[in-house]
Amino acid sequence: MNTERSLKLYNSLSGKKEIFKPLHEGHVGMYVCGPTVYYDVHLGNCRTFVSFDIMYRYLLHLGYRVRYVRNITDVGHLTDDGEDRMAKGARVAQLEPMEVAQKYTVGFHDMMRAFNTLPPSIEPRATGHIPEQIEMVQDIMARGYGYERNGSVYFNVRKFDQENPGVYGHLSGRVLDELLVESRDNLKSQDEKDDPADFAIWMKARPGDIMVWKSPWSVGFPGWHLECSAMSTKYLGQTFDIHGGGNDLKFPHHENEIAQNHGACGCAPAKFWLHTNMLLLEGKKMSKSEGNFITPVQMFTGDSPFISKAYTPMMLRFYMLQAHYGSQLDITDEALLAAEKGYRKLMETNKVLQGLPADATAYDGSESEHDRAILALIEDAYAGMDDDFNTAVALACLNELGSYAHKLANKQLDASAVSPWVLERLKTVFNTFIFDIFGLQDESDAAGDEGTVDGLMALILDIRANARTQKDWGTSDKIRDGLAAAGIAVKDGKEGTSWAKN
RNA sequence: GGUAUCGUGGCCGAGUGGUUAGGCACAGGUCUGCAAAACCUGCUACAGCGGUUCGAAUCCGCUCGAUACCUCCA
Repeated sequence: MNTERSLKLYNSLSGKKEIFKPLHEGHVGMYVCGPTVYYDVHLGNCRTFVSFDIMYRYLLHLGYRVRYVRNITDVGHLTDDGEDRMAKGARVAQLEPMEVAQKYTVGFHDMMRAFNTLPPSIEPRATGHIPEQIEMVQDIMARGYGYERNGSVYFNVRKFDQENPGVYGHLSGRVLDELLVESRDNLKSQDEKDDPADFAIWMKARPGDIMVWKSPWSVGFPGWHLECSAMSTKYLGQTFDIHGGGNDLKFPHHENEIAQNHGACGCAPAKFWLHTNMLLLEGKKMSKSEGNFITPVQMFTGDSPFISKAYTPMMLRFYMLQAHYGSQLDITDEALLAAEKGYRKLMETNKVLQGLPADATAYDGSESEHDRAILALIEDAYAGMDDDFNTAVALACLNELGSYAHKLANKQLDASAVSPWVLERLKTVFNTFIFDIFGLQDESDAAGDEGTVDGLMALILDIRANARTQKDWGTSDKIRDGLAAAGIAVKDGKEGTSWAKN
């Protein structure tokens, strides 16, 4: 695409925006921490994956060949009492652990499809990469950063820090010594570890653990952070371009991941670390125990005290576009209502725009002030995306561009005011942004039977037009009100009457 | 308690040294048989208190508040 533009990304490692240059010209490797499939996907998860989906789409749009890896965590996370999450879920539901994983993986995929996210290039599962994880433990031990205790293997953070100063804690802005002091009491006494900051890379199974594998040290399971290190290395190489995730994963997950990669190969994993921010509900963190919680399904059905009606996935996606991925985003019913209208308006505007005829005969070859304004707004939209994927800025530009479509359609602006090639570019850019980059879908189109409905509507509006010529307002309004009740808005314009679904 | 991030108009939310964000809501107007939609105009802001600067919503300090992480967590 346009080589004069440069993509800038906020890199959590440096705390600054940096110009993005892939390690290998034209190719981008991106790893994003995926969901743990022990429960229904969290709405916040959806925001994170929608955010990275937009990044993925924009990188593709820029012409990069992107390998997007997003894992499925189906093992390895411990609960408070030390029990494997998958195993706990299994016990509660009386299912095989893999059955639980499968159920919620399918649910997760359904949700991702509802939000119209593109599938990643590779979606590796932790349980499918046990040998790779064991190998990584071996690599870490071979380089002297792992030690075994009773069949479990721990990462020696202290030694790693001494030999690689400035690496551990860099991402999350933590100082190792302070970390140790601040560790809570119940964590200080993890007896097997040499040091409280050390973390497990292989855990020996205890009686009752179900998801276990053989390893050189014990029958057990990999540590909490190891899968991402092993799988990113396997599919993207020891060093790759972008690693992403929610910012609550910064510490300890990503910090430990970096340590493991360094420990295994002596090099840094990702050049850029991108972190998405949290979704709030009425200004507060979503918390099941506090009752401050809403699920994606509740959003879609409207079955929640927090919202007055159902909101569709695309409305939510639009809502997310209005904020930067790095900012907290607060969900309130009032804000969602506003987003719903904004979303519908954008879709309707695009239809109007795409329906504008290109009048090449009126073109005199010059560039009008409107041409320049439109082209400048298009540039601004791209500049917004180039500035750390600022969808809010790009969307604002589209909104402004959209008014040109209506002005032309309403003849408030003469067709000759915009050059045909500018109009064509506007149409293309609008479509590209809305559908390809933002990943929105026009839900009013989703009902199917478009041909039938169009035919029916044409007939109905024709009858109404006749009634109106005869000043039969009763019939005319009856049709309009009846259609309104059926969820169809009738719009009388200079060029005739059009309609749209609400 | 420690460490970060943030606090923008009625609501949501960009911006981050001087210039209109945008959406929703609201008011007036144009259009319309009346509406709706669309278009035009208007409205109004940078938590508080100090400081730096010719100039600060934007930089610095303090206060208050919010959120996150420090413990599995997008």
